[in-house]
Amino acid sequence: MTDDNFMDSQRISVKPPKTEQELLARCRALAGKTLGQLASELELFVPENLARHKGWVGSLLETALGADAGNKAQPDFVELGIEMKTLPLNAKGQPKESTYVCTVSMQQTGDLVWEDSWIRRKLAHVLWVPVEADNTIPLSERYIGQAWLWRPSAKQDAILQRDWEELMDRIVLGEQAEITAKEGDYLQIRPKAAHSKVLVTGISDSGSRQQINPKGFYLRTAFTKQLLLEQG
DNA sequence: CTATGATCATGA
DNA sequence: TCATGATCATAG
Repeated sequence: MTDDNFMDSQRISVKPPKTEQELLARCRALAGKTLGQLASELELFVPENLARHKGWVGSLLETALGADAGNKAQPDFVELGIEMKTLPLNAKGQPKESTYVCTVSMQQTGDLVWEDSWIRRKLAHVLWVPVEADNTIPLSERYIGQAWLWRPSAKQDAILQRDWEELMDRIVLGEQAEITAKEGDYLQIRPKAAHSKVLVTGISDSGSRQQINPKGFYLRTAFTKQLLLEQG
């Protein structure tokens, strides 16, 4: 027994669901359980807090539901083409944090179109799993809510596309280093790295290579709040 | 180093 | 109070 197996998913493995119905049935079974109960069933330890285990809740739920993509660049449920996201809720029952979607690609992106973009493929079909995230509740006592499947409406897709195209235009122009999180209605671009000293090669405004901080696409809480409301 | 999973911590 | 910018862990 070690003390570093918080995310060891080898102990108990859940097979990938074969259908959406099977996936949703598993979600219904999880709703109303606490993170501690679920971890116990999977024989996993619950960390004291998430400060040094930020992805723990997401990994726990992926294990419980049988996500099979691992850390590969594919949707969590490869066969079903479904991406799973936890939705951390504050004491008011509203989304507490923005949702990370994917890394902003660093190289030539001028010939990419929204329809073929990785971010759109990820957002095409999402399983949202609400989980209590009020820090006054001990991690193991936080409840898992009822998950639901979401596909962007035509309106939502249009706004996501507009945000993405505006942001990508600036990246193509070599302005990625200057993009801040203030831009975009639903989508924003923020740092995404181990720390601010990490650098990757990007394109400067003069078209040459330059070292910049890696960034990622995030969905604003204002947007996921809407999704939660329309879900009911 | 890049992908996955996110939350932390501070300034406005 | 809350969003932005910074940061943490793990796998391959």
